[in-house]
Amino acid sequence: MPTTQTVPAQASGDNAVPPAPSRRELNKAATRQAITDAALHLLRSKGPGNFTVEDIAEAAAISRRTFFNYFSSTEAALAAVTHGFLDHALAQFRLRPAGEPILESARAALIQLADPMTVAPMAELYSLAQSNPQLNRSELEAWDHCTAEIIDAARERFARTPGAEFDELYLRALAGSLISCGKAAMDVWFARCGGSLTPESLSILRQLLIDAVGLLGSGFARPETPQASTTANNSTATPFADRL
Amino acid sequence: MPTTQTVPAQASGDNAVPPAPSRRELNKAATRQAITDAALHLLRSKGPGNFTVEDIAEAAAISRRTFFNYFSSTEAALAAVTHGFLDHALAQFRLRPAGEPILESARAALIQLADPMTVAPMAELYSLAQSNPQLNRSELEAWDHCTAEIIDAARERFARTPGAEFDELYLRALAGSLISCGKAAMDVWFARCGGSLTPESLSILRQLLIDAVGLLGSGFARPETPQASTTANNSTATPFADRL
DNA sequence: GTGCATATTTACACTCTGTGCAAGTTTGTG
DNA sequence: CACAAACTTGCACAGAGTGTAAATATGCAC
Repeated sequence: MPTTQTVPAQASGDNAVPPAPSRRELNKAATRQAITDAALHLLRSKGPGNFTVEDIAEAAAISRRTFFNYFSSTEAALAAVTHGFLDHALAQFRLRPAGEPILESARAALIQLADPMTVAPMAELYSLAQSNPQLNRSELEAWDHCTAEIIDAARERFARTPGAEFDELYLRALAGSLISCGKAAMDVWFARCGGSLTPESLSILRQLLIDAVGLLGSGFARPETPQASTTANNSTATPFADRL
Repeated sequence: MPTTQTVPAQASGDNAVPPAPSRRELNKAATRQAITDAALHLLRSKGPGNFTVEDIAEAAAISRRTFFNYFSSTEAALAAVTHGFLDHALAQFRLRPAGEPILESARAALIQLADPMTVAPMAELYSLAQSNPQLNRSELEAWDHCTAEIIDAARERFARTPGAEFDELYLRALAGSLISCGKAAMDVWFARCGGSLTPESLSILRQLLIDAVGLLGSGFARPETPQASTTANNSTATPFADRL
């Protein structure tokens, strides 16, 4: 698809210091993007399962074979969106100071996600995946992949924190539970707001994410009077905020 | 595959009261079993990805088309094993008294699983899935399906317990975290024991499952001295056993 | 710029998957 | 037995995914 044309390059006098992306890499990135864009458009217009790899290739102006050089399936192409979202979350996590409790780092990373630009593509895909088994499997895979990366990140952090011994079970159970709580929050958000991107809706998502991590931190203490949970967007006051 | 032959029936003078399985149902169950058996054998002998649906059909003495009447893919046929395992767990969960705390019910249900007959097929599949993306996706789907069923079971339980209000977020986050902890325990068990089915190995699995749920119940309190975790099979003495 | 090594795209051929359909076969029932 | 419903099977077909080799684009040295 990228025929020989002037490369978009980096705007103008930008910071071109780090890896200096070659034309090859730019082309590849552009093609990759063209594919996922085309796939997403087709998903929207024709609905899940009603278009083929050939359709995507045609829309992205590449050959069918080239599509398979980038992605192993339609679902994989679409899952790239989710991967992007989760990679973003992971990057946020890694930015947190090493001494911080993991649950607090996770909470901080998660609330960064409830922002329109980040959550929008994810939201759309997530809702479409609800009704499509094929798509849903890829989503699950993406979340699983993210879990594995959190485990790595957390293990690395433990390795760098002098005092802390670490337990593989602890690590894996915590990482998996965190992801599950993130998913639970998204699920409830969708059920409640239908993936709307209004400020109020995003505020609810943020609160749900915080609450979910809070539940985790409190060991899922039985909510005695849980009817006052997440209906209001009253900033950061969470139940179970004792230790996280 | 079940040609007209004397049905195995139910041994002899057994309890044939409940639904009186018809010949049709018996045949279907037998075919289904024949398929999963054949698939499992091929998986063992040829390795993942090195056999086709046609191979399975031939081994099960049915047509390719009939295979697809039972399962939508090779992976689905193999995932039936995992589904059986998880259904077993779920049945255990549903048997627990409604008043019991959910974490305690989960703990009780999970330790029932660490029994040779139950865990053996699962163990084999689980280890094979580690190295096979296709298979792993089906496994993820099976766990996800189980999560959904736990949510249903827990919701039902809440509905029947008069005093308890329930929170959708609480439910989903808890169910997801429970499954994640189960997976984490299995992961660690495999890493440590390689899926061995000796009594010691199973004892370790049991302890890992208990510990994982314990971690969940304690809100993943930072283990200050976690080096004495699950190396011994000292019955049910767990760290973090304060409230579960 | 020319030329060459390397990376990427593409066409083509091929196997395997998954599904609709219509004709056969088996099972349940009067 | 006869008939209906359920189940199996063969066939045909669209689409997925992969190996291969030829064509094209890019990077780099000169």
